[in-house]
Amino acid sequence: MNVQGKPEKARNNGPGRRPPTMQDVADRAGVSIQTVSNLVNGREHLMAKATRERVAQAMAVLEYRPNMRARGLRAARTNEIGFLVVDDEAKFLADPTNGTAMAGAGEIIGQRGYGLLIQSAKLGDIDDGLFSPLLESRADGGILYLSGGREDREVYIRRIVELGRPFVLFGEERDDDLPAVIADNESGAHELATHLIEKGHRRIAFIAGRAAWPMIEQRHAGYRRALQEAGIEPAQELQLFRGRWDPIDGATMASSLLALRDPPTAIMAANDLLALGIFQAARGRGMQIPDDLAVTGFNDFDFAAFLEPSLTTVSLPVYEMGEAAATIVIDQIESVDGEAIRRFPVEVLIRDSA
Amino acid sequence: MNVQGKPEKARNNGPGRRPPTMQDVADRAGVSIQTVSNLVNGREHLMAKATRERVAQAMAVLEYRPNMRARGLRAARTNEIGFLVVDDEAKFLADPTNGTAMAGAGEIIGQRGYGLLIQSAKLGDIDDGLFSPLLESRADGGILYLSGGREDREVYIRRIVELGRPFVLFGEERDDDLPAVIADNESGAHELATHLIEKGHRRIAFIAGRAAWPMIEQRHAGYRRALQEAGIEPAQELQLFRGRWDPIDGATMASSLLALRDPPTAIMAANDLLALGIFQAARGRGMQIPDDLAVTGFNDFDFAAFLEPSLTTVSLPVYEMGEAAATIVIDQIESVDGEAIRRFPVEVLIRDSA
DNA sequence: CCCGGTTACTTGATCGCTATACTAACTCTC
DNA sequence: GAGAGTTAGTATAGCGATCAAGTAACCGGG
Repeated sequence: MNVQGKPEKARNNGPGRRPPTMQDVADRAGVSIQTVSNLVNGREHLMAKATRERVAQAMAVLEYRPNMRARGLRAARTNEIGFLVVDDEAKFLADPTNGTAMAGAGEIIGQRGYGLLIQSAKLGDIDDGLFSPLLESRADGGILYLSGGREDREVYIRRIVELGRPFVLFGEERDDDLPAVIADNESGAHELATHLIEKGHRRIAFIAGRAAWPMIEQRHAGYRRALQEAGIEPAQELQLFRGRWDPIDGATMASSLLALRDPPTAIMAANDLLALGIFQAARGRGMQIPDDLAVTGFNDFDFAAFLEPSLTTVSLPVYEMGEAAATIVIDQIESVDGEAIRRFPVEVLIRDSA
Repeated sequence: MNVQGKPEKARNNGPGRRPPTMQDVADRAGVSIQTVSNLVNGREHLMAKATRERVAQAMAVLEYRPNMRARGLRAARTNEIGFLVVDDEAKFLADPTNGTAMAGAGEIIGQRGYGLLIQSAKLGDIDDGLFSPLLESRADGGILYLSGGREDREVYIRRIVELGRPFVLFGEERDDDLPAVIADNESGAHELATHLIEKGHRRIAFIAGRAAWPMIEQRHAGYRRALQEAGIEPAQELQLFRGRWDPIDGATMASSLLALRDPPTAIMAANDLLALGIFQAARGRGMQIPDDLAVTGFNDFDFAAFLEPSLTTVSLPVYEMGEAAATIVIDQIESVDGEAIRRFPVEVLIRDSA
């Protein structure tokens, strides 16, 4: 079927009448355009009750909807919040954790009368594409989520600071008080590692994808701290950062760990997908989890509780974090007082795999 | 920390200089604003080479970025595509399948110079909130994805048709040639069921969440067709639609199926999450998959290949479908010829669970 | 050497809305 | 009953771009 074909085209282009403007409403109600504007913007106290009703009636009849482009141009705001995502391979949305964060942000953004504008870029593309919502006056503020890790992360952060517009960093805290929403990954990992140590494990491995960004580094740090506190020197060969966070990478890393002369008795994965791969590798070697090998994940994906054995992992309040991020940006935009850094606790879920 | 605090405020509000306008560029280059506009919009053949360079230079120095609000107002387009999502509980983005579709759409949208605007609504909220990107001139067109099922789906579809703006339906095909992107769920389910029948199964169950939308109904239809073709009358008690698509719902439905006097030897789940629950229920009863019970899923989530046993399921090209949806809408907006209905094949992945 | 055509621009109106300033009538107070 | 304050509006000027319609210079042909 051809979009250009007349029948389809006609249907999609509709009745062809242009949408009503404020002027149309004003004419119909017999008032000036400004009076309509006042009503639309909630300044109803500026007009008599009868006028208000007449205008409201006219708006209803004409099905008037304000043109946000025009409003934005004049009022220098768009009522749009940009969610700016950088990531190694544009897989961001395929991760339910990230999707949930975005859903939380979207909820608040919607409630407060804004729209959610998504802009993504691949890590390394340091043109200004990522910031176009801010640069091109399409959004009033932005939530910046840099997942994936490389040196150039700093470039992005410097850039958004320079832009001089309201923003909040998602998932990472800086030493310089930039608005941020973070979860206490460090103590989650610390608690997890401590749990393993209490179970008697001494050879505890930590695996993650090749690129580790701050959120992941914190998990790693929590792991190291727990071991050190227990007087265990975290062995270099037990800390692996390889691959792209696929389960298959988890399997590969687990295999090489288990092939060591002195293999670990527990493996902490920096996320649940990697843990899934560890399960597979362990099964392949006929090992029982948790008896032969303890495994922990991170993030508490849907499947975690349903694996056999169920996966011990850490749950992050991502939805709430998304909400908080949106709240911070909008508060800034509207000059409302509020916390600019929100730190969330995490929940360690001890299940059967460790 | 207080956002209103002077230092933070100052940082976030930046240097305070307003962004350069076309007029600024024009002044600096010693040309008229229209000449700048011509260059910005790729009509470089309208000016002398020297002028072009002077203007380009001025744009670079000032770091000029067009104000999309202003362009949108005058040119009656925003270069923004709305992704409108309706769903039972705003969980849409938490589903990696949906996230992947959106990522695919986002990729094309970005490539073609547009932005991606997400608007979601809960099924049943039939105000115009969902369509606000279109109604308020914030987007030039929309991708409409109605997941979750209820009678009022029709209302949404009628509404978007009425709006008379370019749109495409995601995941469902209508008898009336509306632009759409769909996957061949019916034949995927048919192939899956046929596979089970060939393996000797006769008592084959089908389970899904309470609300079944067209995509799910197609899976159900494929199941029924396969059974009928094999001369098996699909028993009513083997077709369950309960709960909210959580693994726990899958476990519950599987338990009640397995408690039947004549229990099924195979269960087809309408998605992988439900299948995960079936695995759990089967384990709870000491049953071996696939020997005591064959299980199939749908969607091929990340975890499917890594379960024990690995899950037989159907993979949909969701990323490509997202790309196709974006392509269709943008083609319509730009009056480019192209297919308005794109149908994608699915891939049945026979693994170990069935 | 004048005409039409091209090239290289400029000018002015306008998109739909909001901000600012203004008017006119009415009410209250001393 | 004059000045101040309140109420209920209107009038005008843009926001930053695009569109349609100019203009001015040059250029080749008869």
